[in-house]
Amino acid sequence: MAQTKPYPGTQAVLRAVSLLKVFTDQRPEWGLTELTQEVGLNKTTTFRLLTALESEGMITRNNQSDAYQLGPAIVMLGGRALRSNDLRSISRPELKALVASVGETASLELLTGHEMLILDEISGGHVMSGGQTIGTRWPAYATSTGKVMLASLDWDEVESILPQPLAAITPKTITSMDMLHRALDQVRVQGFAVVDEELEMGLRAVAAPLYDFDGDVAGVISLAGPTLRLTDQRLPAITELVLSAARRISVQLGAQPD
Amino acid sequence: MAQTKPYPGTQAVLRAVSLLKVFTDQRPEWGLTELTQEVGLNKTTTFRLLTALESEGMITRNNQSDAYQLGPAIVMLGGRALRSNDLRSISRPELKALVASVGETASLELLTGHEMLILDEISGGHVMSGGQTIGTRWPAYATSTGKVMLASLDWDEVESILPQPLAAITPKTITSMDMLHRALDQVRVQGFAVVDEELEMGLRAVAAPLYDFDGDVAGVISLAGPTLRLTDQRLPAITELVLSAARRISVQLGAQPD
DNA sequence: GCCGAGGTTTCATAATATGAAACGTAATTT
DNA sequence: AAATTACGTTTCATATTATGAAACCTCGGC
Repeated sequence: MAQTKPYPGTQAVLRAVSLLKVFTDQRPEWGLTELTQEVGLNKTTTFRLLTALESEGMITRNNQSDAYQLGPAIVMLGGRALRSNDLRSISRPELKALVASVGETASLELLTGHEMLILDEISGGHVMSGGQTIGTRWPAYATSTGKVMLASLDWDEVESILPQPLAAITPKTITSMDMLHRALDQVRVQGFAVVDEELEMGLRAVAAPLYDFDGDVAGVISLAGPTLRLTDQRLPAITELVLSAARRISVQLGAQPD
Repeated sequence: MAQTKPYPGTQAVLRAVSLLKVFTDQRPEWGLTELTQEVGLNKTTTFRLLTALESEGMITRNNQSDAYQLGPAIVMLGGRALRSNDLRSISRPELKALVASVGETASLELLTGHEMLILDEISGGHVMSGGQTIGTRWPAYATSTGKVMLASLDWDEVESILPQPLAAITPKTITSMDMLHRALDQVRVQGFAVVDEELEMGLRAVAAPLYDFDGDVAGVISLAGPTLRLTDQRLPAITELVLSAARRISVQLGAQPD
């Protein structure tokens, strides 16, 4: 499904990784036979790969149902990946400051494939234990952060990345490539992106790009909240806050302040 | 380091995973040659494995130094793994093992507001149908689990959370904020907390923290029983059991084994 | 303009991963 | 209770696939 580069001598590894990726939030547990069908491998091969992954803790078996699921080693590596990400540690204080002054939810995201990956999220509510959504992904074309990232690419690259047709997630979702093209142009001019109920009814978000030392977009931050609270009146001020937070982060990433 | 079972036909996968595990908090970035030496593989092999992992997003290259580091796919999988394994089902087998070896009551708890919420409880007696107390709450300042959770917070946060004055539940309850402050300091140093008749006369308990991938305290487990049976003699050994159970759970939550 | 230290590619070789089929074993049906 | 099915596991001969030595780039330092 996601063949990027066929490199020789790596079949087993690619297959093993594709097995891992089958475990989603919707379907976190699998039987061997199901997995075999899903990835289209021989049952023996699937079994062998799983056994290897299991011996390393990348896969565990729910000891009641003996179904396969992702294991502790994955969680451990995920934590390391997050902590070693300096983008995250640099951005975090700024995200916290944003949340403190606006009172909504701020996040740091990256484009992976055609989806936005949540690297960090500071919740505005009084819910402890953030991090529940870290690692989640959303379609790029229907998010504020996604629009920012897509706007940093050439249009033909955007076309090749996005799975078409664009599915309508809400009645307001942008579903025509033409409209998306124009929307991205606007993002480029403005320097930020807004999403208004395109991903979820009643949800608004503003996103601004983070630039690294050579002017590339290294990530995006956003502030999201209910339309009821992110009113038209407040939006300009909030946008300015998000933009200035993004600029401060960018400076720390080595970007030249315009 | 962690060779469990040498299963035939999985060399490449095992090698790939061992590569991933080399990326630690202490050393999150590696060059090809360094990696080669570290894992003891041929340079070509290492390169090929890394390329495969990179094509799947499991590894990225820091575009300034082109050093290898853990990639976004790992973050994504880590999030999924975390969300599919809840605290309770991970902890339960360890709680059961504790009860089996000590013979008292073990529990899993969380801080909610200023009280400890019992998420799970395995009864040591012959009382059938555990779970009677699940959902119950106890004041944090008078429980072993509560002390552990409070010790993970800043002192001013503790002050703002706790309703003052601290009510004396038994003659031994800590009722002065000063004494509590010192008690929490001790907990931080020790890495565990003990309650001795502060919640109920004749009741002792030992609690140890569970750490998640981020190093945050994700919950607490405890072992509680009558002072008559949890004697001074037995306490050190029991404490060690609780601590090691907590460590094993933490590993499954993605914590780094110290 | 040369040197050296990475990273990358080539290619012949055999070791390794592969899949068909057979085997256990537990759950479900008759 | 016997028979059937579904699922996980093991075996084994085969050639596909991973392997590593060596040659080859490419860049930064001298």
